[in-house]
Amino acid sequence: MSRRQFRPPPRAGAEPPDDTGCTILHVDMDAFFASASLLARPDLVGTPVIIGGAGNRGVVLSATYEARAFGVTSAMPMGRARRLCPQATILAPDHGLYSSISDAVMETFAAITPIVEPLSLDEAFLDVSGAIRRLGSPAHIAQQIRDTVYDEQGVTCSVGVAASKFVAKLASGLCKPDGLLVVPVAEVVTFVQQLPVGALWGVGEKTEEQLARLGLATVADIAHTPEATLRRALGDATGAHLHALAWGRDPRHVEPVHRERSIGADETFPVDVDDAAYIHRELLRLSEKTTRRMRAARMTGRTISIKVRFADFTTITRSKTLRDPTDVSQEVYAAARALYDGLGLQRARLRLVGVRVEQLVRADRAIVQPALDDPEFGWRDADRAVDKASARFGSGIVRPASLLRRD
DNA sequence: TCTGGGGTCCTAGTCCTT
DNA sequence: TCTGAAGGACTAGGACCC
Repeated sequence: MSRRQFRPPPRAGAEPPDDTGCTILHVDMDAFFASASLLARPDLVGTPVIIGGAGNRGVVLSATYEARAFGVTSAMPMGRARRLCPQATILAPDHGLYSSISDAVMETFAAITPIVEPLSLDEAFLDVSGAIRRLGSPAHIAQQIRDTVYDEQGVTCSVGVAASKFVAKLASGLCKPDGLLVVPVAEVVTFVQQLPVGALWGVGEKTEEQLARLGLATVADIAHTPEATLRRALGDATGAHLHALAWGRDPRHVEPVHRERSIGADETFPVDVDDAAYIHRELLRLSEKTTRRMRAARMTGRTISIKVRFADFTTITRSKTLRDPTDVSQEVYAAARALYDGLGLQRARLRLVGVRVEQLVRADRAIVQPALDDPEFGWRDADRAVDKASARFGSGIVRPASLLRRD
């Protein structure tokens, strides 16, 4: 779901827009987590509701439009959201519910076209070029999707229809909530260039500040700035990327197959921690969590990285590349712990640690050089046994003894 | 105000190899 | 054997996205 909202530009004339060549749809569920949670609490429909953790360090996951009217936005600290909208009902997230609705919505998309690229639980790109003869024009298909999702799941979505991913995504954000916006090919440049720079995909707070220093406030300003100037100010890739987007150029295709590049887990402590033994246990727990997900995805990886966030929110990362790829929890933990110990932190207060494995390759394609002193049965076999027990009796049924102390 | 969790991509510096 | 250039791998950090 988009975090930044811009008002839709007014359209001249009343005739339906020309959707010829606009074969890319971006479907974005409206306030998805909040809308889904209200399915179980119909008594709260029409009232301000915030979805977020109950802890003192959580952020807003989603909020109903009634809560957003008070200034509540996603990713806002919960404390601030409560102050802005004290009358809001706070609900804990129900990820199982969100996943099941998301799966059903993705099935609806798959019935339209096989070329679906999910971006997250609540949004996806669709290439409907192959479905036009069967189902009608792109705008007609978009409306069909909106009707089906609402009829079958009880939640609304907004759809952007355009010739490129970038413009389709902008369009869906502009017509929220519960809208449909077609950007005809002939109107792309006008449409894009009237927007503020922050509307561009890849322009966040920092880049917006840099652009403001160059005196660039709108996408039109970027378009009429020499690409070389943008490259110097923002780096080659970002400069070229923004210049292309400012002219509505986005050659990326809808990619139905997503290849994961890293898998990891991190956790913010309820209170800041300076106890090395506690942090070691957390690293072990996060290594287990990460490798369990890797094994489920049948992936192995060579680079182990840790993230450490201090009490003042400064964050550092450290990484190490192993000789062979691994999905073994003890190997990942050993590397993570060595990286952490190598920092030599003397009772520094931490608010978060994380473990991530990068350079992923499929487990069946990983080449592992056996060592002469490898035991016949090792940690890899132990992990497999734990996976089997967890699949049968529930996750967490078998775990390292050191992690039992936490409970 | 006080910042989650899971990711991707880019940049720049360093080190190593050719 | 030494030196410098070029390129790739690795590492760390930052920005961004949902």
